[in-house]
Amino acid sequence: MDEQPRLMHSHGVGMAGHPGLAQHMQDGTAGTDGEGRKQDIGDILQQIMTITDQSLDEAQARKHALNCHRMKPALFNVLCEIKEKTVLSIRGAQEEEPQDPQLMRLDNMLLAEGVAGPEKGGGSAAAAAAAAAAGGIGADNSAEHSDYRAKLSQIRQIYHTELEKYEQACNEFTTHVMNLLREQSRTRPISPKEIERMVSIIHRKFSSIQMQLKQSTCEAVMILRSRFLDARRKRRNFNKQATEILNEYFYSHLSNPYPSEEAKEELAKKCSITVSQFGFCVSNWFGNKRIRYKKNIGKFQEEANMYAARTAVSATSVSAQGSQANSPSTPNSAGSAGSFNMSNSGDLFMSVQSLNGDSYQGGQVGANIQSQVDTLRHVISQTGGYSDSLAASQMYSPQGINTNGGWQDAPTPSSVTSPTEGPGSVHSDTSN
DNA sequence: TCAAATGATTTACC
DNA sequence: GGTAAATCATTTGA
Repeated sequence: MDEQPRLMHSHGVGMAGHPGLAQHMQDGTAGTDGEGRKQDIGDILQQIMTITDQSLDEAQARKHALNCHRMKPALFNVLCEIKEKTVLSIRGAQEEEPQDPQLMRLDNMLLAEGVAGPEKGGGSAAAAAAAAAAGGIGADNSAEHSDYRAKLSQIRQIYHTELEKYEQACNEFTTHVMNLLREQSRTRPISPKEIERMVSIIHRKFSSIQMQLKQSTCEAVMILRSRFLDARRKRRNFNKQATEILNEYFYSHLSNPYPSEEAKEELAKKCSITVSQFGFCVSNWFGNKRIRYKKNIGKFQEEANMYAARTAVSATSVSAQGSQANSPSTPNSAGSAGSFNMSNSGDLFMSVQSLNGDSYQGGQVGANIQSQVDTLRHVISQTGGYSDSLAASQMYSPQGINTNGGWQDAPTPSSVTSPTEGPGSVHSDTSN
């Protein structure tokens, strides 16, 4: 059996028509008459046509017989010539296809998410980006972060395993097909172009499978990402301590409850609000607080009194501890919650006012309140505060809220203790 | 289960 | 860009 595959690298086509066959017929080994030649060719063709009807052993034997047949080289040359013409006609269809834009998008996304390409810390960059985009509250941020990373890493691993499997299967199949073609090249002419084309068809088929894999991976990443982002967006209440800290600041700055960026940062730190957008949460909180306070001052009165009392107690203790410091302008806010610079005279006024008022009956404040009041009155008068009002026997008042509902430029703070007050009452003006 | 509380978002305004 | 106001959506507590 001829072991050399007869690929179409060269074939002795010299005559028009069927030169190989003609040559073969001229070499004297063929039949001496036309009838005999026709019979030979008819036999060969018949054998080829019926080859599939035979058993494997029969076919192998027949194949061997055909390969050894004296007419075979001539017939092969004829096939080569026909093939040459056919290949010319399909050549145009083999142009390189431009890369699918969808595939490019998928590839880019997988690269950006850290799923494809070199390992980038298990997608920590993507997780960080997601976290930064969403903001968040609390110390469990890092836990969720690592959870995201772990899941992304899992996706990456599955993706690469599957990709490897597909590539392996593709290579195996390509090898198999090439072996088949090589085998077939013994009985029919097969050009390198044809093999190349077959390989590219196989690759295209497999790449479409790969695209499905990439698509699924992208979907998985998107779902993971959206879940992660949703989780970050999910409302989570501030813990009690954080709320207290924020409330303390709010009520101690009631005349101007607009924390500066630095104050927001400080508050966020104290509230253990981490991540880059901490200020955002604080801003939300103050925004909500302001509007809700203003809408329903009465409801917040008790709360305000409580925080005012705390502030005053703190201020008192500070003063008592260091009266030599004589600095009521920098009292601490209550207890262990931390201290803010509450130098706003109006705020202190509010605090003391509540202590000095009717409603606050706690009695836990030291006996030196009056001296505090005197000291503060001095400070307040220096800063253009409400020294006149200080003498009044009131609960804290929502000072700062002007008659237009605004906080600043409130010239005459009014009491909120009496809902039956006149039209000038802040209560009636600011509650909806 | 439901109402209240509350954090987040949206829209309009300055 | 910051804020008020309205609204949404979720959590909390009875």
